[in-house]
Amino acid sequence: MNRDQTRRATARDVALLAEVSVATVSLIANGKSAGRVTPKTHRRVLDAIQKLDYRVNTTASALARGRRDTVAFVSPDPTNPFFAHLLDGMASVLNPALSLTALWPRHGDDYDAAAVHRALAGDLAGLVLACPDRALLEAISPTCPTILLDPRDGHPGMSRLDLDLTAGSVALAEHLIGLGHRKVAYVGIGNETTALHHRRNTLCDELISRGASVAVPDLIVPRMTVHSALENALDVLPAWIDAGVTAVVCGDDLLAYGILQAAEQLSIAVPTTLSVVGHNNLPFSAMVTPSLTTVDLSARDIGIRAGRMLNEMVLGGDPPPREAHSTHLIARASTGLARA
Amino acid sequence: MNRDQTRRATARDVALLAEVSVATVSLIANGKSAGRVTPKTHRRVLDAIQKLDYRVNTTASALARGRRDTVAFVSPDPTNPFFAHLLDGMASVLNPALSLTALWPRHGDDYDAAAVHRALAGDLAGLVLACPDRALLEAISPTCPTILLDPRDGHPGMSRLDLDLTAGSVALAEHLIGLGHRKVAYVGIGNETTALHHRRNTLCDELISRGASVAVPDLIVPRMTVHSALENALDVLPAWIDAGVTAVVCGDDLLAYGILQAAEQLSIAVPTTLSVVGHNNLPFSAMVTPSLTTVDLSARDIGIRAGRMLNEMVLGGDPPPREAHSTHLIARASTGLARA
DNA sequence: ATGAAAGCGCTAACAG
DNA sequence: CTGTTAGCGCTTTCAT
Repeated sequence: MNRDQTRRATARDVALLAEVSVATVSLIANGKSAGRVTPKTHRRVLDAIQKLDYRVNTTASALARGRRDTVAFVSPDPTNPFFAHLLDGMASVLNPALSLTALWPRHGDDYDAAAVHRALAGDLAGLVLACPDRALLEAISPTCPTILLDPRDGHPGMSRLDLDLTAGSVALAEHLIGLGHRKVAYVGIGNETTALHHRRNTLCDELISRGASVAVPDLIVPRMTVHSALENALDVLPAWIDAGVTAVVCGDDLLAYGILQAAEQLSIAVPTTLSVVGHNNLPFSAMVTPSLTTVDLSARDIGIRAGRMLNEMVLGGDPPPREAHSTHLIARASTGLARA
Repeated sequence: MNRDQTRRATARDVALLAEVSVATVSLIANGKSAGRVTPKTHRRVLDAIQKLDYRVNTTASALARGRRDTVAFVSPDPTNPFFAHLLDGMASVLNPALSLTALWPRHGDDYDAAAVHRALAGDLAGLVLACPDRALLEAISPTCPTILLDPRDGHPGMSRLDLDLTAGSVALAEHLIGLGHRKVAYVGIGNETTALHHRRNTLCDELISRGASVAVPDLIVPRMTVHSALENALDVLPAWIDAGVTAVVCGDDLLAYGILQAAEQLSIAVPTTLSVVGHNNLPFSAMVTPSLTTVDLSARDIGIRAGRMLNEMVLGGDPPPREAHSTHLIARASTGLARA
C-alpha cells in the first residue's frame, strides 16, 4: 500500500550512526538532554539526526508515553463559516502543548457519524462535538475529555457548552413586535434539526408571550445552504405574504441569504413588505443587501470558551461540567422599518 | 496530566474476560475472523467487547502495522471559505479507507510553520499543503506523499497541483479592456504574498499586451479580511480615482468585498465610476451588492483533483508529479457597464 | 481454530 | 553521563 518514500529514519538508525544508544537519541530529540549528556555526544547525535533527516515518530511516541496531544473538532458542516470561526477562536486560546485538528466529514452536509467514531477510537487528548443530535449521543461513549457544543440533550460524562438563546430571542421578539409584526414564519433544515429547532422554539415562546406568533408551518429545506433556501422559498414566500406574514426568521444566516435572494427574485420588498432575520451573524451578513438582521451567536467567542474548557479538562484542574454562552441581537437594514 | 476517564479497555482486558488470546480479539475486532474462529468464541469475544466498550487503539494499531490512514491538509487561513470548499471537494472523492483532517494553525492568518512540522512528524498517509511559500518549502522535506497546491516554487519529491491562471486572466483582461478600462489597480496582502502576486503578474501581462496596465502601486493590506481591505482602501481609493484608475482587481474576493464597502462609504459608484473584480468566486460573491465579478478558481474542483491525486499517491498507482487546474471569469454587476 | 511470541518505534525507569 | 531494559497496545507470522 503506502508508498515508502525511502523509509524514514528511526531513532535506531541515528543511534547506530552516532554510536550511542537509542535512549540518548530520544533524550536529545526531545530536548531533555539538560546537562545529562556531553556536549560532544550531543553534537554527534545532532549531526546524525540532521544527516538522516530524522524526526520522532509521533505514533510510537504517543504510544510509549501514553499521552496524547491533539484535540479534535467535529461539526455537521465545516463548510459553514460559523464553524470555521468557532475553530479559530479555539485555536487562539488552546494551550500550545495541544494541537487542533478538524475532522472532515465524508458525506455532504450530514453529521458524519463515522468521523465521530474514528475520533473516539483515535488517540485524542480531547474532543469537541458541535451540535450533536440525540441519535449520535446515544450511540457513543466518551474515550477522552469531551465537550458538547450546544447539544439538544446532554450526555453523562461529557461537559457541555450551551448557547443561551434567551437574551437574543427576547431582543429579537421585542424588535419584531416593536416594528409591528404579528405573524412570523420560520425557516429550518431537515437533518440535524435539533439546534435550529431550539432556536425556533425559544423565539416562539417569546413571541407568543408578547402577542405575536410563528403562524405558518415552518419551511424546512433539505440542506443548510443559500441555494437550498432560495429554491424552496420561491414557492412558499408568496403564500406567506398572502397569509399575512410580515417577517421570516431563519435558523441560520445562510438560509436567510437564500430568503433574501428569493424575495428579490419575486420582487418582494425587504424590509418594506417582508423583514428577514437570521442566526449566527456570519461575517458576510453585514454585506449582503439589505444587510441582514441576525441573532449573534458569536462563533469566535464560543470557540474561545470551548478552548478554555478543553485546556482545563485536558491539562488538569476541575473540568467545568456545563457552561452557557449568551446571544444578542444585531439589528440591521433587513428589518429596518416599522410596519404600517 | 491527561485525566484518565477510567482507563480505556485494551485488547488484553477483552481477552481476559472472554478467555481467549489477544490475537483472537485482534482478528475479531478487525473483522478478519473469516472462518478462522468458532461462532461460539466469536460471540463470547463480541460480548466482551461490548461489555467493556472496547475500541481498537488506533495509535497502537497504526504503529503495529506501519500503515497510516489519515491525510492532512494545511492552509494559510482555514477561515477563508475558499479552503473550506476545497476541503469539501477533497472529502467527496477521497478513498473511504482514508480519513481527512484539517490542521488548524495557531497564530492568526499566518501560515503556521509549526503546524506543518507537526504534520511532517506525524503518522500521516498523505499531506496537502495549500499555497506554501518559498521559505516554508525550503525548510521541509517530505515524510509522506505530499501535494503542493499552487505553490510559487516546486519541491523535489512533492507533487504539485497548479492553478493555471491563463484562461481567467485573459478573459478578465479582455473583459476590462472591452469595457474601456485602461488603468487598473491591484489589491494584495502583506504576508503569504506568493499566490496573490502570481495572480497580479499574470493579469498584468495580459493587460499590458492589450494596451492597458496596472498603473499605480498596489494596495497591500496586512490581512486577508474584508475589514483589513476596507480600512486600508479608504485612504487610497480617492487618490486612485484622481489618477484615472477605473477598475480595481483584488487577489481574493474577501479583499474585494472590502473595496466594495469602501467605495460605498466614499460614495464612489460601482460600476459606474469604479469596477471591482476579485479572485475565488466565493459563494457569497453573487450575493453582495453589486454582485462581484471574479476569476473563478473553483475551490471545490481543485479539492476534487487534489483528492484524486492523493488517492493514487497513497493507495498505489503512478503518482502524477504535476497537474494544472484552469480558471475562468465570472462577470457580474460590479463590472457591468462599458466606460464612457 | 487458537495461542505464543516477536516486533512496530519510542520513552522512562533504573543501573552502572 | 550513558546504556540496558521493560513496556505502550496492537498485528502478524508461526506453531500447536
